[in-house]
Amino acid sequence: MPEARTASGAQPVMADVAALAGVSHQTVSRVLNGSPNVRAQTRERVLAAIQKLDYRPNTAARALVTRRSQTLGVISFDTTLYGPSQMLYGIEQAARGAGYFITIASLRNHDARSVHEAVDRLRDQAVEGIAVIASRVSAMAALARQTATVPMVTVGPTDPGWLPGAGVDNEAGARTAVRYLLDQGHGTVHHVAGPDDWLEAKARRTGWRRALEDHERPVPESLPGDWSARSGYRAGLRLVDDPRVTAVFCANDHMALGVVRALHETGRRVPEDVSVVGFDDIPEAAFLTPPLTTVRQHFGELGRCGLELLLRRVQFPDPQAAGVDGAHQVAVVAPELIVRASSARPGR
Amino acid sequence: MPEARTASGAQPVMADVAALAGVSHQTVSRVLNGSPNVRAQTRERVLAAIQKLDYRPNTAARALVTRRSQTLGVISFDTTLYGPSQMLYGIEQAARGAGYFITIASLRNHDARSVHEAVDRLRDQAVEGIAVIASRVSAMAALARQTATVPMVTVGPTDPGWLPGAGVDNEAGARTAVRYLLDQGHGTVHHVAGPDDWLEAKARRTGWRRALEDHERPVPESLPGDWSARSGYRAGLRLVDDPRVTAVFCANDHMALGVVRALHETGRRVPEDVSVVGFDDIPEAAFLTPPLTTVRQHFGELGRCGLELLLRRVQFPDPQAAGVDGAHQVAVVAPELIVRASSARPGR
DNA sequence: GTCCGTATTGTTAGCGCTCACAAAACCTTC
DNA sequence: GAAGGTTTTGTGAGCGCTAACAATACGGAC
Repeated sequence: MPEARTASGAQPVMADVAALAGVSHQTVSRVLNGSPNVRAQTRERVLAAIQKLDYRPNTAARALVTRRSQTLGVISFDTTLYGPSQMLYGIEQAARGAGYFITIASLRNHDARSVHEAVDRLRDQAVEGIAVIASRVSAMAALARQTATVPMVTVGPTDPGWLPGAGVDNEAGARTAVRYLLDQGHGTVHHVAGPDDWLEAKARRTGWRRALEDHERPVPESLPGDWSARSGYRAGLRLVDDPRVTAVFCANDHMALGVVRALHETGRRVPEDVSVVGFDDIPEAAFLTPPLTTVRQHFGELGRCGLELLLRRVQFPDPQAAGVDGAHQVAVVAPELIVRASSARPGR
Repeated sequence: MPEARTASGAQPVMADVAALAGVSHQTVSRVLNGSPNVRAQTRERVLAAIQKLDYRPNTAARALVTRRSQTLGVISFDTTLYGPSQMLYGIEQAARGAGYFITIASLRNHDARSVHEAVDRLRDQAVEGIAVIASRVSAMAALARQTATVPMVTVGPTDPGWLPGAGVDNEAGARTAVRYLLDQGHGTVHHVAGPDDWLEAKARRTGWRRALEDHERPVPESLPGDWSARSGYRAGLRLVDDPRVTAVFCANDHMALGVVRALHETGRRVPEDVSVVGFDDIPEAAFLTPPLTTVRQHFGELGRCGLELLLRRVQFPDPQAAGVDGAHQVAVVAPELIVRASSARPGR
């Protein structure tokens, strides 16, 4: 039964352990830090004392002298969305595995001031590195401009060279989805886009447009959305006005689901009349009515990759003139098309 | 333009600011901590020096001497689910508002060892309080047993007296949903339950059973689920075997959606043949096919409440013999039934 | 036995901050 | 103008730890 406190009644400190083990505090420190030059027998005694007192090193004291906090920061704009929350989880797991703590800073707004505030907050906390999730263009730009006193990576989109990071090739994913629809025989594909200032939204829209252009198909105007099912629903109601619409590619699954709802309400059948494809492959996608064809992303994996990259930069800062080329933007993951019942050959 | 570094090339410290302002380091400290006994003019000089040097106090040093880390911990079992991720967000926002940092510890497993490990991790980080999200019975029991060296609250379910916390009255929500279905004329209501060891799942199942008993209706066996759409789907496939099933109350929306899918696939119409009700009101619920009747929870609000409660306990520890009665379990929020098209009078 | 090189342990000095107290500055008031 | 109070400011110590160095102990070669 550990005693948890010294005679003095306070949390035990290193000196208490040292006294109990009959060594100097420095030897205790050596044991704690895995120094090789400690006699096995001494180590045992120290460990026993540590256990007996239920001693735990004071992280603040250690951080003060080593100047390392063992903490990483995560900046996120909407942990509430499926993707970001998944990535956060992946990051957290990976960080823990590496012995780091995670501090989060969610932003409500994404203007430069909020972004800087968040970075400052994290710097105050003395984080050793920062991972940025789910990036808005405006915020990313602000971050990239920041005099980087601390290593940063992005997790999620492959960004346009501002910061290193682990990302999915959203453009390729979108292309694949659109090409698939065209291969099914659709004349063209309509698009419900994500918010303009999200990198992911931009990339997916670009992929959609490029795929149409490559196949020399007309490029209809894309409809705006905000990732929510509600916005998808609204977009869907606008799409039904045009009887020539036979295929819709949505920038995420939630909007796709809204589009399906709108089509259904107005008597258009999915997929007989209109094919709908989403993006993300949320766990529900397979169980919607109809099951949703979509582009799968491995968010958790992404979080893990991003964190690994960050750790590498934290542990070996400045491999060479950081920020430029080379291993700059690793881990570009290719997403995968999952075909389900919401898409089919047109014109039945 | 701040200089960010002293002549010595390192991060500026308090002494640098003091020197520049022509005061002692202690006066700088006073300014930083808002001590009233500083002449306005002196304060100005100090603030100017702080700004000029872009000085930021070292949290580790401060934490070392004050023994306060300005950090709160969050233990969560599945930040990946809708509810928990919402609550996490609410907690983070509230914490930031109060000037606290948040460190998260997600658990993959919920056995006592993992739980203790997480608490230890957070204690190592010197958190001043811990909020526990989305509670599994087993884990909660382990937590309650823990010699509480640090204030803890639960966020989510109203727990059976182990820990204080902010929670939704899940049982009442379930009752309301079931009573509503019975009022619609259904003879009884079937139930797809959440995992047995979640408090929320237990409470919702209890509410369901009680409501049936109150109305002297037969209580069918509940079907097991794990919160996922997939598990709902499987449960749905089992339900269709019984032609007498006309109403299903699911412990969350994702499972409800799976049930709907299964019913649809096997030719049963919702709501004409079977009514389905969920729980949570995820943002997609209104846009599913058919739109889902459900019980709305305000997760974000809940997180905020929980954190406030935690802060109160952190700031005024031990109001009186903590852990017992009184203001023990505040903030029991009543959820709200949202009626949509997935439920209707039976037997058409 | 003496000497040297190596393994092991101890000693000292901070890390940057706040706390407790001492000193100085500033008012009053008589 | 001196005594007594109230600000306002400065000084010294120390939070618990690690880094650098000093001091032992130990083993074998001569």
